[in-house]
Amino acid sequence: MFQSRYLSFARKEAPKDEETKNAQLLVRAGFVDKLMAGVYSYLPLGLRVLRNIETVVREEMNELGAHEILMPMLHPKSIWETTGGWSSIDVLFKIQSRTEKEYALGQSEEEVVTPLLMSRVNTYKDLPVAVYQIHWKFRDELRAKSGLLRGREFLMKDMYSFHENQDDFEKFYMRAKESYLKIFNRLGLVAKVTEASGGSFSQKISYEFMVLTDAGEDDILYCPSCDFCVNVEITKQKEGELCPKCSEVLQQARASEVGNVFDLGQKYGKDFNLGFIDHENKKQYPIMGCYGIGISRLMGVIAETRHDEKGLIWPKNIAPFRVHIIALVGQDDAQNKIIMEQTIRLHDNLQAEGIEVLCDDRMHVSPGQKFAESDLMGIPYRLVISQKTGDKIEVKKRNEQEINMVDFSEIIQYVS
RNA sequence: CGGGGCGUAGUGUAACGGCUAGCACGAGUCCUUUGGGAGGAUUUAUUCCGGGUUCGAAUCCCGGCGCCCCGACCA
Repeated sequence: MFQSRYLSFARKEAPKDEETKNAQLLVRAGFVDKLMAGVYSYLPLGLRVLRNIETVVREEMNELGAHEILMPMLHPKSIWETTGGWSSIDVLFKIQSRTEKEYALGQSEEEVVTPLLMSRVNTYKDLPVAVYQIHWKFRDELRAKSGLLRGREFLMKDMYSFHENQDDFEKFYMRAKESYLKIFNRLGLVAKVTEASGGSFSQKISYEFMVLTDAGEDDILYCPSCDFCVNVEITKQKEGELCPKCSEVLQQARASEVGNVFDLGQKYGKDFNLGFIDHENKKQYPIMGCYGIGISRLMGVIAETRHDEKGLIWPKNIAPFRVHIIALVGQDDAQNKIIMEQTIRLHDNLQAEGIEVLCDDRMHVSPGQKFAESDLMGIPYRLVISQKTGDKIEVKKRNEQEINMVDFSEIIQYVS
């Protein structure tokens, strides 16, 4: 009954060959399954988390005025040759068909989105415009590692904006930066904004959004009392030196990059020779921006940073379910009947209010096992119904110790 | 790609070159049990793949494939 069979993905023991917490816990709790290094299946619980992260990101992107689209993952070789990426990008996955024609698997979508939009943009009046997608990306990493933190196939939100001049671009760029901070905040993460190199595509400074975790693979230097933060790759400053902004002592830490924003300049418009007519009736190339957020990596980072010795601890808004009902059914048929009636009533009431609920009504499974699996999954509210609870419900928050007895009539308010 | 470690039921592991590859958990069946991963009975394996050495290989050797960790790499 209900969806208790989600539980059957959980495992008692962690895979011995994973060291990072996100990989151990997500596999143990049955959120993901590894097909090969850096490539995962998302199981029912994991997919719900992924979708919830997507929703937060999607809402903020829409708020920025960007339009959601979906672009292909399979790309013709020609567009990558046009921009030089075919021969210069090491991580580009290249594949060959049976007719020996070559393709790339998308590791980014500038090559697709630029012709797509600029063939439809005629004049400055059509600008600015921004589109985004949430889709799978492929990168031929020499070494996939750390569970979901660095995969060869991963889910990413990528947005692209097109502007008539640098000024307009920068206005949007700053709005996007604020939007990003809001997203990470909503996901329960503290993201530090670093200035980092823009890579080979841009000489300009870009921003990286970093979450502190030892499982990350960037080293950042940050100020504990102001917002100064820089990737050690591009600075000569060292830990222990004073913050250039506020003179506090700088600290160094490991971090994972959960998002970035780039100034692409006019490269892609020029490469594809696709421009627009400006105010002076002259052909002009658009200034483009690129804005990424690693959706699946975020899931890994949240798991990596929010757990205890018993398991995962999801923030309310991205947890796979808001509440986990545990029905402790035993041998007494008369009692079981009452417990199940209460459970069904509670389940239906919660669902009617739009509260997502997972229900463990398994017979012949010990209470201890049910509690242990519940803790492992990290659902924010645990609601127990048993012989002992009578006409109340026992409620425990995953991240707190207290247990409260709550009336049926007050439960919805309690978990909202 | 360089270095290191590893590969045995679904999971975690044991086995000196030598008996029918042992144990625990999970899963299936039966019985008992029900507030913190319950007990008994029973079932559950091509020892990653391919060669080689040997009377005999999970074990030793060669090659491949795969996984983890460090580094490099990660527009």
